[in-house]
Amino acid sequence: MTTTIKDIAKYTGLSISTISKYLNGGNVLERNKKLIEEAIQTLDFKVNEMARGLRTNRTMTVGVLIPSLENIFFTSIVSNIESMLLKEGYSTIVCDYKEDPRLEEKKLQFLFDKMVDGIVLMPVPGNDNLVKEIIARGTPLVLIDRLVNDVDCDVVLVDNLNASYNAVEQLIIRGHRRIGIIVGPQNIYTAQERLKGYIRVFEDYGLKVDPNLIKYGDYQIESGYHLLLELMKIDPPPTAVYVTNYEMTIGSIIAINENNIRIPDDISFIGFDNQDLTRIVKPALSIVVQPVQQIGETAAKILLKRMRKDQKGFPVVTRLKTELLLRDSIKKVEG
Amino acid sequence: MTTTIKDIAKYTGLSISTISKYLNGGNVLERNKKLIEEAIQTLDFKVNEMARGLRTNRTMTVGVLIPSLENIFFTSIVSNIESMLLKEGYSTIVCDYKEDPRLEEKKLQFLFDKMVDGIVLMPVPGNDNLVKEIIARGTPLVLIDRLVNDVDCDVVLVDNLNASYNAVEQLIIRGHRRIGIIVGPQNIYTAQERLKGYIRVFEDYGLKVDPNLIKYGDYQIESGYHLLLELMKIDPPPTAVYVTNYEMTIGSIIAINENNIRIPDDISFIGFDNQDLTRIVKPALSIVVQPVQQIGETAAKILLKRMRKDQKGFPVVTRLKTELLLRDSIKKVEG
DNA sequence: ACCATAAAACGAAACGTTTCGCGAAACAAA
DNA sequence: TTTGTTTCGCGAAACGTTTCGTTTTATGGT
Repeated sequence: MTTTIKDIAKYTGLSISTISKYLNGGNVLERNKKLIEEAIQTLDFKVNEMARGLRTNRTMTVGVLIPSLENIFFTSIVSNIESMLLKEGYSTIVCDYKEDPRLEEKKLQFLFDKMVDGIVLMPVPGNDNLVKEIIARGTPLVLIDRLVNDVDCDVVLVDNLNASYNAVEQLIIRGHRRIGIIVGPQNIYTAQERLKGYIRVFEDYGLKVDPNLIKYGDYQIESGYHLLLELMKIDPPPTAVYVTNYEMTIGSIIAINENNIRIPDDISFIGFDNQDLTRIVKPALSIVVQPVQQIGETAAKILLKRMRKDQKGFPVVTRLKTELLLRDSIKKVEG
Repeated sequence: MTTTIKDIAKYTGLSISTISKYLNGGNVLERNKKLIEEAIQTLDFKVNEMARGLRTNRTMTVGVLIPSLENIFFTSIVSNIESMLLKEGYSTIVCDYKEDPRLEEKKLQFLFDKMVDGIVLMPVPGNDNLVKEIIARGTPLVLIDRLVNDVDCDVVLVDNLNASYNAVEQLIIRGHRRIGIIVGPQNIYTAQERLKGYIRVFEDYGLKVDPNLIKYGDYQIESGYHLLLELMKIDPPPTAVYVTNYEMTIGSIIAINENNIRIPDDISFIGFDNQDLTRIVKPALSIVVQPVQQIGETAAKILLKRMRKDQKGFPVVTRLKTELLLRDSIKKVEG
């Protein structure tokens, strides 16, 4: 049926243990090495990962647990993680918990039962004990995008605070004072950080934040649409608006266009996440771009390292920089 | 360390094989059953899937191979598949091949090496031999969304032809004759079908198709944006337009709003895929909605069946209906 | 040619299950 | 009771690797 290490042994005349040694990078005579390689080729041998795993207690499998598979930010990170891990022979089990803490727990248990060698997790707020449990079990874990308090754990973050700070600062520099922000739910770490950056830059410039200009959405298209209109109804309306994720940016753009609000004459605009929007929307939209590729790659790399039992620098907190693309959606206003 | 079937045997005083029999649903005395269950509870026993797999040649693992993880249509299908499979104890290994046939091949090989028990595939056009290879190996396979010629295989499709037919028919019924279509790449099965439906309804109504009104895009936001503008530049412009996927619909909407084109006065509009747009865009957008949940569930169900060695009805071709949401983006025109 | 030492190959046990054939026990019918 | 039949439990082998301690082979210095 399928060819095993035994068949290779027979073919080469060597013993099973020698073949195994070869497979695991041990010392084997050059001559035998060639022989084994030939055998592997002609017999089309593939290591049986289950047999190997049974002995070594490794599954060559990594679990990735994200809030939703319907959010491009998350899935493009997953895509990058998957590519990196595959290169090292790991397969990626993707689970989404649909933003539901109970599902998160259930799926995490599932990953444990499957004895994954490592886990990448974007935790839901509040479920901190879950994270502690993973760590207690000794399963290598990398957190992504969201921080958990009081826990030592490798984590890959985006510098959301400075992302906001820099974006809003550009507006302030250009004379804007009434700057609206459409921000995510305040129990979500990234949303908190993005709001903090907004507030801090006002403080640093000695300006007062008008709480009416802070709108809390749910990271969906629809809330972007409605909150933008709410902002514009305020009297006087803000002269600029900063929208803090992709879906809400799309929603805001639709609202703006539909209502013949002009960018940047009626309002200056900075959006989030999707670089394409810069090219598509007229005038070209200014955008905060997150380094999705780097996030995925960094997370994969550190997880691979930990799975190799390399604990150097633990816990490593990586905070990646965003990029601010300034285009034509911002105008100067007179102080 | 971890508790094994051996520990359960010791705890209960029964033999290993009896425990195994219990685990696999064999006949065990009620009294012993209770005893075993208690032991499993208190010792927190979990079957070692690798040891089991080594014996049974099953990995309890399914591979899902999709063109891209950055397309919501695909990922929401994956989400549903994953949920269904998890209920039966299967884990889902997700791979995306970034629309690249060579990557598709590589990742498929990877899935083979991992000895997945089944595969769900959205094949790239042209790589038909890949599909044949999977079938030759005897690995249960379900195709999704795209058909492959000359191959017997279970497949879950969307009735794209009638989706288009019905949508465009509504436009014709309301008096439209010059109807633009923004369609996907013509080497992609779904795009072909969507175009066919458009053409057929014209034929059925004895109308002539104007090839200038057919615009071929690449399913990305940007092409929706540009192609819509191209259509509007035609003299005379179409009175209605039908856009055939989510990203291009978004692009078109942005183009329309930016250029102060009015829906439905200047142009009637039918979009695709994302139900939310109905609620967000003003006036409410008419949309063709694909049954993503059903697609995922159907695919998972039939795959589970095949993995149970149940070959009933093979090959099953499921063609799911789309839903047409008619809203305010269509107006009547005088014949 | 000889010994010491290093390098390479070997054999057997172990990982945690399932499965198969057989024996024991339980039960029903005679 | 005896016999026949069904139900349940048991022991041992097997799945394809890795690993460890040991034996064999190669190497090099004298």
